[in-house]
Amino acid sequence: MNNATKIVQETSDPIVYVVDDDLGVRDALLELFMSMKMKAATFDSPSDFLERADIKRAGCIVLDVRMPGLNGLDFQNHLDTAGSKMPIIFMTGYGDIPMTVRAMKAGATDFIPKPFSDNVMLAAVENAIRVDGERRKSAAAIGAVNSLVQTLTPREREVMFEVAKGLMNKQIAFELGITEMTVKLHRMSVMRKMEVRSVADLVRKVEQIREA
Amino acid sequence: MNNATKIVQETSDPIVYVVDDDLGVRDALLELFMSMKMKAATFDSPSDFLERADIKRAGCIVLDVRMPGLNGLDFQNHLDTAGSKMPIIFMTGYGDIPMTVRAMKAGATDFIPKPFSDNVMLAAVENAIRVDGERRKSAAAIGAVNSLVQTLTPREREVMFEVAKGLMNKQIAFELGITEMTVKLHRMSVMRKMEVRSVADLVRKVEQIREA
DNA sequence: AGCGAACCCAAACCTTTGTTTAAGGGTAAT
DNA sequence: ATTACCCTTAAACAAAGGTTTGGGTTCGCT
Repeated sequence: MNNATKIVQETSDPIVYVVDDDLGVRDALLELFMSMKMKAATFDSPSDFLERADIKRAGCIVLDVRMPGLNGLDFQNHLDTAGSKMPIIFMTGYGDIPMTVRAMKAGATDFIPKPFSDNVMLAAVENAIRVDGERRKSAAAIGAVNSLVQTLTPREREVMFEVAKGLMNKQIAFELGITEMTVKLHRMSVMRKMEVRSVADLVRKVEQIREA
Repeated sequence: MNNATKIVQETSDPIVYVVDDDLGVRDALLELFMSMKMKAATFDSPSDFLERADIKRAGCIVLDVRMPGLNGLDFQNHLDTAGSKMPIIFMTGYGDIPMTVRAMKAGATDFIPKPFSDNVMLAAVENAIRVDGERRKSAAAIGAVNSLVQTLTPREREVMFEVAKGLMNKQIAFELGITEMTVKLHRMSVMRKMEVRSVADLVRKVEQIREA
């Protein structure tokens, strides 16, 4: 393996972002993840995290709910708005059940009371990274379809959706006020650009982006 | 509205099943739900519930986690095995965060510490009933498709899946070792019995049952 | 002004699908 | 044994889809 490849691999390995205002916690977790050969980075506040972290990267966030400025739920919303879907594991020293329920409903993958054992944290992180991987996989599939759709002209897009509805060429022609011949040509372009050979496959790709 | 219709409506209204070994809690919740014009029934143990309750009915379950015999998670599994998908709201007098996380991960819609206010419980129940309604709606759609599939002969089913894959008649004929003519006839039956007029609609119905 | 892109149409041809009608063989239940 | 259902095929036609070739307009950008 050459060096360039190695760097790419390193930067695309999942990373664990630790956000806690307690230096002791940060160091302990950093050491724990490093000892497991996992990449990790620490931040002393949510704002520090939002400034410095690459929130699009594969991995997860381990975060104390009680933080100066932003609370956990606000932080989740903030991340979501910023376009990140990184799974979040909350830690808490004083948390109660209602807070736990809110966090879990909002999509947290775990909620861990302090103090915790290494194994509990590691299991939570492994699970979160697995979840992230699955999300990324389906997001990538949708992204691939979307990039194909981007290559279509507006008219081709219209024809595609009509075809996916199950309409016949002559019906599409009527809907769009053009001739059946023109529909056929657009349709051919659609099949080629969308990289499908059957209407069935086209329908599946269209459904994939419509449900997203 | 005649009487028969009214009865049907009454028995299909959502019901709240309360399971708690504390008579005081049962009575208080029963009164609360009754006062809101909601249907409710109480049980003093999980086994009592499993014997007497109609677990296929629309509604939800409000359940104390600490019960003789079955704990909350076992109860969830038991219900699932018995074919029920009723949303569960847990109540607890002594619960901790890990228990809350386990329950939420297992699909509980809420986890409420005792004591609680009426409003908290009512909000949780309303949410659970809404969730149940949505689940039932999509389950009904899948069930409708499945009942159509039941009317297909084995051969027709095979042809349907091959068509949904996007194969041409002659390819299907080769796969099944029959002539193209026969495929066409099966295909016609499929379209008629599945109540669709286009391959696009057929693909959508097939996808609906394949993802379930 | 020229260029490219998107959009439009037509003739001709071929392939695929849809439909009708008629009919034979197998199997399982009454 | 009769009935019913499923699976199979053929001939022949109608309808829809796919492809190629060639040509046209408009619009925006350089």
